[in-house]
Amino acid sequence: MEPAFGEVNQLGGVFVNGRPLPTAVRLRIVELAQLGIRPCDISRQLRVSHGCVSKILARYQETGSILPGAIGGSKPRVTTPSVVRHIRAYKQRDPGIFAWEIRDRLLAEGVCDKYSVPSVSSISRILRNKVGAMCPAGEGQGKGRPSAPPYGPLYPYPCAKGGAHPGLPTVPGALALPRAWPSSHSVTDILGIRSITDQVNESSPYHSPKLEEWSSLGRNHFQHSSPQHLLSGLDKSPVEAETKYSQAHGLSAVGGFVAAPGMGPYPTTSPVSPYMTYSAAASSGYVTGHGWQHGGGAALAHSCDITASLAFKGMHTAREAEDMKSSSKMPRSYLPSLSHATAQHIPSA
DNA sequence: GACGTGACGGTTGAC
DNA sequence: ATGTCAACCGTCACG
Repeated sequence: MEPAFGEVNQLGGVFVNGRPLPTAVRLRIVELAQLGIRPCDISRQLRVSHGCVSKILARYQETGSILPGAIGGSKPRVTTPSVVRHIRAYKQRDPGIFAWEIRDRLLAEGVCDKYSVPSVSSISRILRNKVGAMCPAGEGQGKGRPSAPPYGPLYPYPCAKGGAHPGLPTVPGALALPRAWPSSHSVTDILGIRSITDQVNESSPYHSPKLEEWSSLGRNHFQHSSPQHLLSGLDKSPVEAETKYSQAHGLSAVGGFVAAPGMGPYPTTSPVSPYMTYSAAASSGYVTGHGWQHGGGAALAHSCDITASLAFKGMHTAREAEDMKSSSKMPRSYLPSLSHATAQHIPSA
């Protein structure tokens, strides 16, 4: 039996092994970093391991996205119908062509790029199973290859079922593209400060009582006002998963960073650090309620409370005024601007 | 003390 | 329906 409420890390934070941190926490990490707070302090404040903070910040810096990658599934198929068509065409044009020659031509003609070109063995398999089956005896098999039995349909890919990651672009070169910021939301929006847009969208088909739960933050903010098709597959997964696991485990999504009452090394009633306006609010607001949206100040004071972060920063900067002299603080340029990153990826309507 | 990195045990979803 | 595989996750320990 897996633990119903996750596990507790060394900092006293609760996490669910194998599952990503809630989107709000990830955002919080990035936001605090942008406020100039050092990763080690973020780690302590949010009770997330510094390795995780480091990883999330690095990912954000690299891709501009705070969201976790797609969990599970298989890599997108490279032998798309289009590729198979081309291979067949090459084979019909030149029955004696080798698989490696086909591979080269696929690259040369831009049908595939180096990331999406099928392996020689894959091409051979296609020749054997698909092209070979289509061609008249002797014609489909070049250079002494034995005749292949006429296997099934030409291209039985369950495309509708989604052989690749849902939404993962399969266009050539897509694998090399950085993940796109999935949402047109500002940080403020994402962080849970309801915008006019949000309120308007309450009438949207996505709105449901579920959305009132903090645990569905991800869905609320990335799907609620963003059409599903605007989410890349890589981004869809965490959004769904977050909802899933938080529901399935009965674990509020905030569980990933809330102090474990009576479990961690820190007493629930005392903050982790002197700066902690955070977990104090968390322990009262997160676990017991989901009113992050507009249920009141306390609810809003979960990880997404700008005020809290600013207060944190205020206290922090006082201390850092000293540190700054030694200039060990992460430069602001370390991270892309959140608002910039967000604006960058606003899907054109 | 801060932080990057890899091992580890876990989850997930396509096949 | 079930198992396998390969992606991902966060934590932890090490340097």
